[in-house]
Amino acid sequence: MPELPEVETIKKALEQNLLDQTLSAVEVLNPKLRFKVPTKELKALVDHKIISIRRRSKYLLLDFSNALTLIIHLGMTGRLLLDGKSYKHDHVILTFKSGQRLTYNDVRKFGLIDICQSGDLDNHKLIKNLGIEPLESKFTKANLKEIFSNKSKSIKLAIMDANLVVGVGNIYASESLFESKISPLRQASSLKEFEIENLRKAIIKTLKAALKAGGSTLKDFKHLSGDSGYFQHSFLVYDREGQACKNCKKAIIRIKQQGRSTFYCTNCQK
DNA sequence: AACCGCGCCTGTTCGC
DNA sequence: TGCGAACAGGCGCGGT
Repeated sequence: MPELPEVETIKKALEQNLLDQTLSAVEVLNPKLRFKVPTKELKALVDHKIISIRRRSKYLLLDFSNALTLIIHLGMTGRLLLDGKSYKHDHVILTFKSGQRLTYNDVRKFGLIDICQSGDLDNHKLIKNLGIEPLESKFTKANLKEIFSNKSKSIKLAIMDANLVVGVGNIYASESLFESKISPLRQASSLKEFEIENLRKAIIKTLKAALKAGGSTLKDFKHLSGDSGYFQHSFLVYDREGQACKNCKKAIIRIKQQGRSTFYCTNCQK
């Protein structure tokens, strides 16, 4: 599934391919994504140019020359394709004057497409409460300490909470906690400063490693982008229930936290 | 206010 | 072997 590193990779590829291009048509084959696709509003983008492309959390933001911003979230299984072909589960097609076609394809329809005034983006309900970007300068020990200080929920849920830290999904949460030797069950507020710092470094390390892997696997973005399973061979704990911990050889266990699987080593993570 | 569980959706895996 | 049940998960939403 698209995680922050993959969304970042897609963002760069979109930049290379679609920047300065003028939209010529919007086709909504199926408006039933996570939220109803605002077909009529999207048509307002026709004849306007993409002037910049950004990423915030796992949202892709395409700024158009008429001061509207297209918001795209890929959810679990969303893909953006530029290969000009048609596939099952294609939902939205943007055609450009250059002839290029950007297709939004999504098996499970957990993704979303929305639009807003560029100037109002920071007030958009999906954007306004987003937390710290882990690969940017505000992701500091001090800020994390502040964020975690009054949180009674578990550290795993805390780092997955996009209102606190963005981009850490279920996989990277388990991986980062293993990397920093912290139990996913610990209360967020119970972390010592050195643990917060270890976790901070682990999140950065994990995301950067995945970004690197995503970058190499997805360089043929023109043909297809999506979940190529690029990082799965590097998992230390995720999806490794019953297998030996790569550090101490004890069996990795799986628990459920808020309905989501968490994988960890009870020996290495305290 | 903070937190937790639900539901969306479909392809894949699992168990009988 | 075949079929239905369970599972996977990002994340907004509603209930507590």
